[in-house]
Amino acid sequence: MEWTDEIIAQLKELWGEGLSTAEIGRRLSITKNAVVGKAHRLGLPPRPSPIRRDGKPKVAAAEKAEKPATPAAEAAPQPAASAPREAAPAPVVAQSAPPPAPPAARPSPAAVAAPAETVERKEKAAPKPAAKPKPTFRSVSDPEPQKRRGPACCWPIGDPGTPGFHFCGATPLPGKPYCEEHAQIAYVRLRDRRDTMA
DNA sequence: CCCTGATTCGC
DNA sequence: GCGAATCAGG
Repeated sequence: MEWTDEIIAQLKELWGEGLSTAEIGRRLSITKNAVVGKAHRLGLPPRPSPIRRDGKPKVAAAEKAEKPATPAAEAAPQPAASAPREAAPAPVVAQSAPPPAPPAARPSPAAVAAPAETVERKEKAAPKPAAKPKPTFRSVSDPEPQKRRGPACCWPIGDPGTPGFHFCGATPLPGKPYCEEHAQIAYVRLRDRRDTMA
C-alpha cells in the first residue's frame, strides 16, 4: 500500500468526519485494518472504541509474559493524549436509521458512477474496478470544477495509486467533504449501499 | 450473526 | 511502516 500525501489527507479528512474505519476503508478500497493501523500510526484522535482492552489479553499476555522487559521502563509517566474531540456524533452514516423506506424507494443517485464500487469484503484481491472513463458527476453540481480552487469534493474515483485515480472535485456541501451527490451515497445505510450499487 | 475500533506482531 | 489476524464490545 502506497500512502501518498493525498491518500493520507483523505484518510484524515474522513476520519475527522467521524466515519467508521471500515467505511473509510471501503471508500479508499483498502481494509479497515489498514485504516485503523495507519490512523494509529499517524496519531489521529482515537474514536470511541466499542471495546475496552485492559485486563484480559489472552494470547498477547502469554506471549508478552515470555518477554522479560526492562522494569525501568514501567516508571515512565504517560500523559494521556486525549484529544479535544468529544462531540462527534457525526453527520454519520444512518446505520441505525429506521427502516421505513422499502429497498425500491432508494434515492438512486442518477449520474453517480459508483466510485469505490464497494468491493466485496472477501474479495480483497479483486482487480481494480477503476475505469470510470466518464465522470458524469461533476457536470451536475459544478460545470467547471477545475477553475475553482476552493474546497473540493474528495470522493475518490477509482483506486488510490492507480493511474486514473482522482477525486471528484465538485463543490462540496457546506460542512461536508463531498458534493451533493456524493454526500448522498456517503450517508446511507451500509446494507442498502451494498446491494444497491454494483 | 452483523457491526464496530484497538492492538499485536510477522513481514 | 504496513496491515492481517486477533481481540473484544454492541
